[in-house]
Amino acid sequence: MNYSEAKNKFINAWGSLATQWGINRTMAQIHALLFITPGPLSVEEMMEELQISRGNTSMNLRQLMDWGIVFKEIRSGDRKEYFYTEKDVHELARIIMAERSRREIQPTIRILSEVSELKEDGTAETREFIKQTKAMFELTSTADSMINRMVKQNKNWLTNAVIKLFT
Amino acid sequence: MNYSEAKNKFINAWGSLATQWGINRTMAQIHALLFITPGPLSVEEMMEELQISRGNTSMNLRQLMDWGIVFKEIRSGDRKEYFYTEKDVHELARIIMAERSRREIQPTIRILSEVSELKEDGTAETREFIKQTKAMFELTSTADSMINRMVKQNKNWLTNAVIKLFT
DNA sequence: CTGATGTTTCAAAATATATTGAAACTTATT
DNA sequence: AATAAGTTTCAATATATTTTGAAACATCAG
Repeated sequence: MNYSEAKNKFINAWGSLATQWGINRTMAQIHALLFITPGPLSVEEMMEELQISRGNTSMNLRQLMDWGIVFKEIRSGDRKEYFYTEKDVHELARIIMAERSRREIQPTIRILSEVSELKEDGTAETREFIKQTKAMFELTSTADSMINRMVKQNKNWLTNAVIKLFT
Repeated sequence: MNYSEAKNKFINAWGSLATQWGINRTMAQIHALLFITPGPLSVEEMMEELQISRGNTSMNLRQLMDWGIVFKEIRSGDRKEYFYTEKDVHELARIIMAERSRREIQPTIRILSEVSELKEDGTAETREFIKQTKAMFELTSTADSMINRMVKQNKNWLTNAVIKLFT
C-alpha cells in the first residue's frame, strides 16, 4: 500500500463512517484530508484532491468552522485563504462531543422533561408514558452531564476516565 | 398538553433526533411507540398509529429485532404477531452502544490500524499521515474498549461510571 | 387439501439530502 | 474607479434513502 492508496482509503472510510452517524460525506472527507495533510490547504487544492465543486467545498468548510474544528489562515501578500484543522485527536473529540451535546442532546432533554410532565389521569397509558419518558429523561440527563464534565477536564480527559473507571 | 399531544411530540422528537444520528425515522418512531405503550402491539396497530405502510413497518421491525431491542410475541389461539421492546433504558443504551461498537467502530479501527502501517518514506506527507492515523487509531481503540467494558457491567453501569468519575 | 389470515419481499415511486455551477458579491491592488 | 482574484450563495440537478403497495410466500384451521 502506497501513500496515495492509504490516503484514499482513510478519506473514504471516514466519509462512509460519517454518513452512518448523520454527518455529510463531503464534510467528513474535507476534515479527513486536512487532518492528514501537514500544512493548511487552499480551496483549490481540496477541490482537486476530493473532486468536488467549489460551492460544495465552501459550504462544508463553513460548517466545519461553525463546529469549531477547522480554521482559516490568511497570508500577507497572498489573496488565497488557507484552511487547517485541529490536529489533536483528544481536543477534536472534545469539541465534537460538546457540540453534539449542545445542538442535539440538550434540546432532546428539554422535550423529554416537557412531555414527562403529562398529568396522570389514571389510565395505564398515561402511567406508562410518564414512567418511561421520565426514565429516558433521567438517563439522557445523566449521560449528558457525564459527557460534559469529562470533556471539560484537561487534555488527557480520556486517559483519566479510563484510569478512574478501571482501577 | 393531553396524552395524544404528548405522545406525538415524543414520537416525532425521537424520529428527528434519530435522523441526526444516522438512524431512519420510521425505525425510531416504531421504537418510541413500543417504548411508551404498556403492552405489545400488532403490525396493524403500529401502521394505524404512525400512518405508515405494512411493508415499511415490517422491514423496520425486522431491523429493530436485528438490533436486539424489539421482540416478537406469539399468542396461542391468535394468528397475529405482537411486538414489544426492551423497556429498561439502561439495558437499551447498553444494547445500542454494544451494537454500534460491533457494526461501526470496530470495522473503523481495523481500517485505521491498516492504513497507519504505511511505510515511512522520509516525506513530510507520510510522516504526518502515519502520526495522525496512529493517534486516531489509539483514541478510537481506547474509547471503544472503555465503552465495551462499561457496557458489560451490571444494570447500573451508568450510575457506577458517574460515581467513579466524579468522586 | 383449501381457504383464510397474516407476513415478507422488492421493484417502483416519493421524498429528502447533497452537489453543482454560474451569477452575485467581496476585497485587494493598481 | 476599474480591474483582478477570490469567495459565497442558491436555484437547478443529481444522488441516495425511504416508503409504498401489491404480489409472493407462509401458516393455521377445518
